[in-house]
Amino acid sequence: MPRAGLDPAAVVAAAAGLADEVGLANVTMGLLAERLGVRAPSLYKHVSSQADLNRRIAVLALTELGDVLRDALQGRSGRDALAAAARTMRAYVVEHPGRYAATIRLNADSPDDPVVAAGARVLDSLSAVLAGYKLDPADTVHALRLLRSLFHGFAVLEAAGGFEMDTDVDESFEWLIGFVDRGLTS
Amino acid sequence: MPRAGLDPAAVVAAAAGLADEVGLANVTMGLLAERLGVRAPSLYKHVSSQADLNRRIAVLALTELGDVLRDALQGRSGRDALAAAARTMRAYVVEHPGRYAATIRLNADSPDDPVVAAGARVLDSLSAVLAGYKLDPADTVHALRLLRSLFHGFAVLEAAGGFEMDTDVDESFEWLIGFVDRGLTS
DNA sequence: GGGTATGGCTAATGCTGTTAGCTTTTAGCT
DNA sequence: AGCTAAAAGCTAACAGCATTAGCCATACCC
Repeated sequence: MPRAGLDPAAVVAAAAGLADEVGLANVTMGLLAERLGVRAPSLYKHVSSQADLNRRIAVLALTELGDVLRDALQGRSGRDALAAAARTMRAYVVEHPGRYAATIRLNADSPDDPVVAAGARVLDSLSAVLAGYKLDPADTVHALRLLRSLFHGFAVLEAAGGFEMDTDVDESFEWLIGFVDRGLTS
Repeated sequence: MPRAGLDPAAVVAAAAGLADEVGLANVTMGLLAERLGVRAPSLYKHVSSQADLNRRIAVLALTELGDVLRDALQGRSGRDALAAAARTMRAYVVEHPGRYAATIRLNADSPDDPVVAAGARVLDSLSAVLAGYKLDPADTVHALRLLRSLFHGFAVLEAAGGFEMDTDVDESFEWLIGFVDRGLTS
């Protein structure tokens, strides 16, 4: 009986991939174990519970998202940066719906939870976008919340198939970027 | 052994109340049955499955939301209507987080699903808000998606405790209403 | 009052997540 | 090289969940 050579990172990576394929809700310990060529109880040597697994998937997703955002924003500012951030976030959620879903139901109980740090990096990128606009400093937090709410809401609705009408969703998204840019500029 | 006198509406109403109290994910058939003074299998005389129960809760929530929106928009237009709709939706989600959560994970398989009709009534109210602005008809669908995404995203993030910074969330929300109003006016 | 649909029940099944305890491998130390 | 001990896998078992099957009592209708 050879050993599988797993570690927490490998388990989380497999779980994230599985979540993207079959949906986060269908990522069962048994299915994940099968995917890894292992029995379900063995997973508990690497991950302490399913809730822990979900939290780790969320950290992975936020870290990846922070990375691609940072890359996408390199050398851009103003409307270019806004559009790049928006398209990057949308693309990430479309490509990795399972991972992203893990970031929604979070209860960051402890303040030094890695999920907080990973989320902060995403927020930093959004702040960088806003830095390209001349905003009253008192409004920056409001604008940040606007971006988060809007991108998050759009992503969730699109992922849930919530846009029934046959008008092109891409077109709506680009229109939305223009709307926000104009609002932040004036 | 006297009879409990249940019907589907009573079961759904109890489930919705329970969801608001303990969270939708914790609404188990056993807990719901206990709340109703009945054993779990008896619920299947009124509801065909837990998925069916969730769908019915969603219909209830969307219907209620459509009603309060209609009331709130009576006699208002322009920025007044926008602000009323926004505050009403936010208040509903804060008061009924469990019900609202049921509206998120929906797969409206059949086109005559009651959930579609209930959702359409909410959309109608949002359309009525937009009617108060002079928009290019081609942009109306985009603006509708903007409102949905923004309100939904804000509600989800607030319900999840996602706004960590200590700036007042109410203030951000009002700022956001002003932002959208300005953008739709120009 | 008698017949029937209905709403409740108990018992049982299958699928979860999770724990306990055992065994083998692997890595580290001398 | 060989010994030791931690780590990583396993089987067996349990508890909680949704759900089904089948039974019995109740309430309505004529």
